[in-house]
Amino acid sequence: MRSEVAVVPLPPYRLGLGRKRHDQFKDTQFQAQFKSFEALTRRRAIYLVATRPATLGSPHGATHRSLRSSKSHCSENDYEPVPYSVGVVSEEAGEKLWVPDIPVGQKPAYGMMYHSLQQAYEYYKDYAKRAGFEVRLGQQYKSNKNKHDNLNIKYFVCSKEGTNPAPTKVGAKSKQRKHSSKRTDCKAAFRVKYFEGRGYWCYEFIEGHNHSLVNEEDSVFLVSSRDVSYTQQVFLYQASQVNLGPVKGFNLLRVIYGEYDFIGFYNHFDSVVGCQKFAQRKNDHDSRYTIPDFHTELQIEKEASELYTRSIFFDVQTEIYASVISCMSVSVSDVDSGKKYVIQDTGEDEKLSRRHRIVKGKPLYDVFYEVLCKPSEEFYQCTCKRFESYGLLCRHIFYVIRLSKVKTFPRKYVLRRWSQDSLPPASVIQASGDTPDMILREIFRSVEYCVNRYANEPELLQKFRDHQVQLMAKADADVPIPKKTNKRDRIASILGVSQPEEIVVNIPKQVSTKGSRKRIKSSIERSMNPSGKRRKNCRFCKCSMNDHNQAKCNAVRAQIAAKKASDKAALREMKQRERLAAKKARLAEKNASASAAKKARLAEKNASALAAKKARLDEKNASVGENG
DNA sequence: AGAATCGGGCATTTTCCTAG
DNA sequence: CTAGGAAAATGCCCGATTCT
Repeated sequence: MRSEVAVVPLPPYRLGLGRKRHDQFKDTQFQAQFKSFEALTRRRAIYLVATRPATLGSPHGATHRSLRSSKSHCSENDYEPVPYSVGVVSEEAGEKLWVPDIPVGQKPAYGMMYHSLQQAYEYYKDYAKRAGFEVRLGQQYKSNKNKHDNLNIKYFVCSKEGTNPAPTKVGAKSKQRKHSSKRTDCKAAFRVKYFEGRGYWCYEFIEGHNHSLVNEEDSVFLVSSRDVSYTQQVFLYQASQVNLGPVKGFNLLRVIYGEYDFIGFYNHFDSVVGCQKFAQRKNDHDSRYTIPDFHTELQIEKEASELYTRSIFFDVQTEIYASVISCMSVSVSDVDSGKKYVIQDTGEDEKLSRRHRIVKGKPLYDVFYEVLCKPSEEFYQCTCKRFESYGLLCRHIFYVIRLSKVKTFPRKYVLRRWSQDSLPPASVIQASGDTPDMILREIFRSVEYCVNRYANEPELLQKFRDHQVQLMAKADADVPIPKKTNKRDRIASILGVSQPEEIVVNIPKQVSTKGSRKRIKSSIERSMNPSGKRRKNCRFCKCSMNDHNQAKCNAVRAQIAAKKASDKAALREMKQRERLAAKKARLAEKNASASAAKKARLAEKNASALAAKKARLDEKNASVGENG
């Protein structure tokens, strides 16, 4: 039996923690641990939404929550689009105001007292979460008279407070934002004043927002909903200890917790949003809650932003922008009840000119398109057939629409599949009664909930542990000898199936292994890049054709081959030189030995000649002596 | 071989706070 | 109340590594 509950001090997740909360972890003891953990989760950190199981109740506005969420539990057939503008909309002085639909008593009010700034902040945040917006800190004022270093006034504002104007053109290159600002200059605020000795009181509460609020069901997409509960942190941290990265750890959590609906998660990285439903909901949320940056002043662009889902809008926006800068009318002629324009695409639009650099073997700017238009019938047709193949209008048609002085977006050409109000209903996984599986999950969740609650209260945590130990003893008493299930039955119950009487094994379908085959793409397809992503250039040759990487770069290969050849040549040359040198040496040696021998012979000869001469001389002298 | 994941680098936006 | 700045957060790109 365990006798101790270890409370592991955890480093916080980097994301979702503001500067303030980081400060809480300044303890040097954590530093090293924190750093490694932070590095681990830095890029791919996961946002999990701590959900409170309905059975356990939520501390605030439980009825409100359950009323709302009951809406979602309808079958797919009788799906009704959830009205998005949560709250009461009032129009004053030509300005729309969204006022959260929260009953009195559950929202801030003039004169409310709070012990501390933190409490006031938490209260407002909680209200904001129910109301469907986000909060951040606002201005603050400190009085010199204040002895206790307390702030005199603190504002808490809607996260859409203020403005963040798009950067103006810098030099020749216009700096275009990739992401639009979320600020709408919302005036909603909650302001508190210091009250000597008692805390802070609310002296102003501006309830109305100048933007729509987020529906309860989409509140998971709010930053304030991003949180990783204590036990989840422990889990992810321990997973990291055994070399299980955050993504895998998260996937594991997902499995343990059941479905997305139970765990509720939100992630910034598309790659991890594997669940189609969530990807769609996120797109839907973005479409409704944020306003994109417009590239033109055209009414048609604004309308498009309201008609299309966000990701599709960006595509349409590109075309509208291109219609302004890269299309030219070459000729117009009357046809039947309409007009026929010949449009030249100059390919000014850089992105697309790179993408469609060559169309049917011709450079883009050489391509002319014919647009048939009957504005009265809202009829447009272009020979580029973009609408027919993609379901989205082309730049040439947008150009003609502008020429025809049509201001509204032709609704006829907004296909239902791209439009905002055609997003599919969220398929809700219904709890299927009290199956053992559900009961187990419920138990795990309730225990986890308690642990999260008590995480920072060691005494209460200990009490909870003791209580659990008692329950264990009770379980022992209740069931002294647990029934043994046979392995087969256990597996069957886990899998939720029973073993069939007769086993029929079908011949499995032949499925090719992942990545074992590669479809050969045509040259046109290769140059198209349908994903829209900017392709990587080869690092080596910087080739903009983007059809290869450094590993497959012909230039690299050529360089390597050239180097090999030159190396080989150098080697050959060196060997040749060596051979020559050796030959020379041999020759020199031979010569030397020959000359030495010759010299020796000569010397010998000389010596013998000399000796002979001397002998002859001696002989002569001797004979002269004898004779004289 | 291709998919999935990781992680450094960088640009940009948001948050929080202060000076004037 | 506004403007502006520092720091934190966010998100994309892209090459490298690991997994399947």
